[in-house]
Amino acid sequence: MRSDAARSTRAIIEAAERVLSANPAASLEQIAEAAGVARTTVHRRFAGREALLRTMGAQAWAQIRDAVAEIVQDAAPPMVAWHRATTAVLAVKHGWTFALTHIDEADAETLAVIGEVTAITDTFLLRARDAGLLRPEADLEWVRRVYMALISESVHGQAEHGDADATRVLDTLLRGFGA
Amino acid sequence: MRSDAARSTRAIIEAAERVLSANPAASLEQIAEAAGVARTTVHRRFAGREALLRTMGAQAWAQIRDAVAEIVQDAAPPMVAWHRATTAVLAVKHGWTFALTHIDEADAETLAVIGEVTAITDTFLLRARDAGLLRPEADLEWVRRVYMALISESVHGQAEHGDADATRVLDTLLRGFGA
DNA sequence: ATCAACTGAAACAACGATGTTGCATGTTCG
DNA sequence: CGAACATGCAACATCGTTGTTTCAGTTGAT
Repeated sequence: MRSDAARSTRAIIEAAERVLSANPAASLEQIAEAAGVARTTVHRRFAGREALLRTMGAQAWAQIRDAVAEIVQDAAPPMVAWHRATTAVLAVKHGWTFALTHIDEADAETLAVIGEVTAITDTFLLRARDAGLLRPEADLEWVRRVYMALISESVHGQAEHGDADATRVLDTLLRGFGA
Repeated sequence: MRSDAARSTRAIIEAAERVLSANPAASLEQIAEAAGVARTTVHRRFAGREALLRTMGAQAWAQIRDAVAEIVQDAAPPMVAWHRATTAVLAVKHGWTFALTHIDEADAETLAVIGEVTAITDTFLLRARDAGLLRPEADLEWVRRVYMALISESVHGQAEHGDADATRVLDTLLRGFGA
């Protein structure tokens, strides 16, 4: 692919994320306009709406996987590594609100990536439990679901996000709000 | 409205919830078929797709409000009342997955009901904090958002739901998973 | 029983989104 | 430079959804 074509592709994907996160039913026309290209160009770069969405989902999940994968390499104490990974994931999720929530049909490759993310997370949760961070009797699948839900909720309608968000998420997850 | 018309209206709304929760982009045709009526009947009972969605949202939120309102009257200790209300909300949410999540445009009336729900919840959270159930420094808006996110997550893909779900939600909210 | 209300069915118009083609004009890259 | 590639633009065909109308037949209320 030539460099200008690559530029168009990137512009379209970024515009799609912007437009669709505001209005999930937006047309390719609106996306093209936001990207500063003609609608025909969108059809040249992507076979159709579905193909565009699948590509977006693939890219977004790949970034989530990269963010999560750091935690495996991280030699720091679990709590420190967890905080770092959470911050990274929050950043990705903030930039891919639509792609990570409103896309259901994913290709096999993306499903594999999602599986990777789940696996890495579950492995880490086991490690965290062994390290005494989590109560031994905690249902790790439920922990993972709550963790992801907290991350989603944390990103909602938030213009800015910083280190404090990861702290809040983990504090909520581990301590709750009880006295 | 005659009784048969009322029956049609109910059948359409119930079918819409069923069909749209499986496929948010489903057509009125599909909804009509699932409801066992002709598409024209859908148009007779509702001005259009938007009107149908607004009606669904209004009904669903009204039920949520009723479920939450109990907590105000409930003379039992806060924790008991909270558990009861959570169970009721989970039941409603379970039956209105689509209406309570995928509808953004609500009429003024529904917005008022949503406001009621938020107000009642916030009032109760204050009461819970005063009763020593929540840490004094807890950010109550964040508590409310997490509470609602936990309820949503709890309902996800769950065919059955019982008393244990409310217990799990409140346990997670108050204690978290930390050791 | 009677009348108004409701329904299903079929046909139709209108609309927007999608997808395709052809062609002239730019742009990239060897 | 020049060939291959990429783009914008306009035009067109197609498709599914929505919305409306008409009418004959059914159902509900008093």
